[in-house]
Amino acid sequence: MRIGQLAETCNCSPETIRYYEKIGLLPPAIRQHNGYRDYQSSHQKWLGFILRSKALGFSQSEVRRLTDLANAPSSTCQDVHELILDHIRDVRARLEELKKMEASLLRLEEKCIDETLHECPVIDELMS
Amino acid sequence: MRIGQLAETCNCSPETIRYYEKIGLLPPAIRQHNGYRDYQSSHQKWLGFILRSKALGFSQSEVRRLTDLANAPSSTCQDVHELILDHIRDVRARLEELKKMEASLLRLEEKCIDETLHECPVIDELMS
DNA sequence: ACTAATACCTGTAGTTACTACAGGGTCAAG
DNA sequence: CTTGACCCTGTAGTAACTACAGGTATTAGT
Repeated sequence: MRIGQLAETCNCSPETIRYYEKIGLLPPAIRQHNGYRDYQSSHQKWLGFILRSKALGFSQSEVRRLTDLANAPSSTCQDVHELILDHIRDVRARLEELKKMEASLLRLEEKCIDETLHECPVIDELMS
Repeated sequence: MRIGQLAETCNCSPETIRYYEKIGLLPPAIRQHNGYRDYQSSHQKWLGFILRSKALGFSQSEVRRLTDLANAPSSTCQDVHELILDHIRDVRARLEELKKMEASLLRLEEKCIDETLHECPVIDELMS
């Protein structure tokens, strides 16, 4: 399987795949006689793992920790559990942050009374 | 007022101030005889404006649009209003995204039944 | 068989929003 | 008169890619 096909089945770009290989997140593919990367189903699994983890908001270094755990025979489910709990805390912190932003923005937006007004209360509020 | 003092009163770093000047977000300061930047209260207002906008999650380019609007005599409150509504939509989209992540993570986390288990259901789930 | 389009390769630069040096100059206090 | 705190410029590093530039290989159409 060539890079374009893997990219399509996994719904990402060839550049991303090459990038993951470059930074060591995805194991390098063996090469065909012409130098093209040749992928096996194991690669598809790995890439899927990486992409699903990223979709859950794990950072690159967290994904790396996850793949390391998935690889290490000595790792326990507890390690994985901790990583996930850490990440949940992280996501919740970001959620709180965004909720505060939303509330502030709504308060700000309510000040837009007269839309043709020249002296903008929003700008004033931000400026002071 | 020197850069360090402005940084302290505005609760950011001198590097950030120099950076904002460099990218044209903050108007350049006049210089003292020794080359040090000399700031007036107008700069403090601008910087405050920028930092408050950023705290609300506006990106650099959005902040630039806001400062441009604040500067332009021909701009109306409507323009500002639109920018804010756009941004609120954006923040809400991010919120939804994060909420979905949180839910997925919690579902995943629940699978961690036996913490000393070797075959980790979380890894299995991410892998498939 | 030839040609054009497509897919692949490497390597580098650009993106956002800074932060962290390196290698200097300036200034006030002891 | 030296030490330390502050300032200067300019460059490199961060995350996580994306977008070329410049080149080779394969594939489809005529």
